[in-house]
Amino acid sequence: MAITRKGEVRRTALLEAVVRVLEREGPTGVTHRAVAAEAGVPLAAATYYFANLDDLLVSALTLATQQQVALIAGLGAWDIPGVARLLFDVTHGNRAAAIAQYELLFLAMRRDSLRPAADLWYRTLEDAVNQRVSDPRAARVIALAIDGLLLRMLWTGEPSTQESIEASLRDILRA
Amino acid sequence: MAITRKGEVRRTALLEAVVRVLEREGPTGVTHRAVAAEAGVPLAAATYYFANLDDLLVSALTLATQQQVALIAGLGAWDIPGVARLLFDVTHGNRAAAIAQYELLFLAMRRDSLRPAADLWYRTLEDAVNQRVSDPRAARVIALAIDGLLLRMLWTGEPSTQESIEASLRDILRA
DNA sequence: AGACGAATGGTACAAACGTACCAGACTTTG
DNA sequence: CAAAGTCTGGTACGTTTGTACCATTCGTCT
Repeated sequence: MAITRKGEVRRTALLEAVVRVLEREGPTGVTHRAVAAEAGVPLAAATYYFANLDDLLVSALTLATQQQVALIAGLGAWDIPGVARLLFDVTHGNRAAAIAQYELLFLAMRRDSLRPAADLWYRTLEDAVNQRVSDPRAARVIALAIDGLLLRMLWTGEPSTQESIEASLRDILRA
Repeated sequence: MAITRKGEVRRTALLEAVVRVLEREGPTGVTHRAVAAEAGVPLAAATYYFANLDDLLVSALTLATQQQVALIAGLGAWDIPGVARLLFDVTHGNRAAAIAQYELLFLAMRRDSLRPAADLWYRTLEDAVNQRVSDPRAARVIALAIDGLLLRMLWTGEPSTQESIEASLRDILRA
C-alpha cells in the first residue's frame, strides 16, 4: 500500500465503490450520492476528490483495469486448467464485478482519454497468450477467442462448469 | 410493415429513438424526455406506450436484436470478403450504433427477461458460421473469435482497413 | 350517427440529481 | 508553535428526472 497520504485512502475507497455500485445498479445508478454512500463517506467527499462524475468514472476504470491486468499477469501457470479456473472465478464467482469491468471498458469507447486503458487490457491478454504460443498470429486469434468466450460466458452462462471451460479452451488451442 | 395500427408507428419510432440517444449520449442519457424529443413526440407518449424506463429499454433491445439478426441472416455470401465488408460497415460506418447495440446487450446480463435476446444473437452468429464450416466445434471457436474481433475493433479501432480485416479473418479460419 | 375505448399532449409534482459553498478540523511545513 | 495547506462534512440551489393526471380528440365498431 506504500505511504498513502490520508486522502488517498478515501480516494481509492470511492473508486472501488464505483465498481460495486455499477455491479448493483448498472451504469445509470452511478451518482455522486450513491458512490459516496457505498464508500461510507459524505457526499462532499465525492465532489472534493473528483472534479465531476466523468472524472470519477474515468479514474475508476483506470484503477479497475490495472487490478485486472495485475490479476492476469500474476497468474503463474498459464496452462489450460489454470486459465479455466481463472475464467470460472471471473464469470461465476465474481460475475457482477466482471460485468461492471466491461461496462467501464465500454465507456472507453466514447472517450479518447480512456483508450490507453482499453489498449492495456488487450495487450496484456495477448502478451499472456504469446508466452505460451510461439506463432504470434495464432496467439492473436487465441486471445480473440478467449475474449469472446469470456463475454459469452457472461452473457449466456455457458459453458458453466470448469470441465466444460477446459474443453472449450482445448478447442480454441487446437489452432 | 403489415397493418400497423396507428400507435405502432409511434411505438417503434420511440424504440428506434432509444438507440439513437444511446449512440449520442450513452446509457445515462436515455431518459423519457430525451427519447421523446428524439422521436419527435410529446413526453407523454413515452410514458403512454411504455410502463416505465425499464420497459422502454427492454423493448428497444428486443427490436434492435431482431434487426441485427436479420442483417446477419440476410447476408447472402458468407465468404471472407463479404464478412469483412459487414464487419467494416458495422465497426466503422456505423460505429456508434454498434456500440449502442452492445450496450443494450449488456443490459441483458442484468435482466433474465432479456436472456432470450442475447441467446438469439449468439445462436444466429454460430448458425451462420456453421453454414460454412462443417465441424461444429471449430465453428463455435470461429464464432467466438469473430465476436472477439468485432469487440476489439470497436475498442481499439484495429484492424482498420477492409484488407486487414480479411487478413484477420483468414487467420481465424485457419483452424 | 352515436358510443366507447384508444390515443394525445399539456401540465404538475415530489424526488433525486450535479455542483457549489463554507466554516471548522485536521496535517504538514518552516 | 504558528502559519499554510489540505481535508471534512453539512447545507443550499437550480435542474432534470420519473411518473401521474386529465381534458380533449381520434378511430372503430354497432
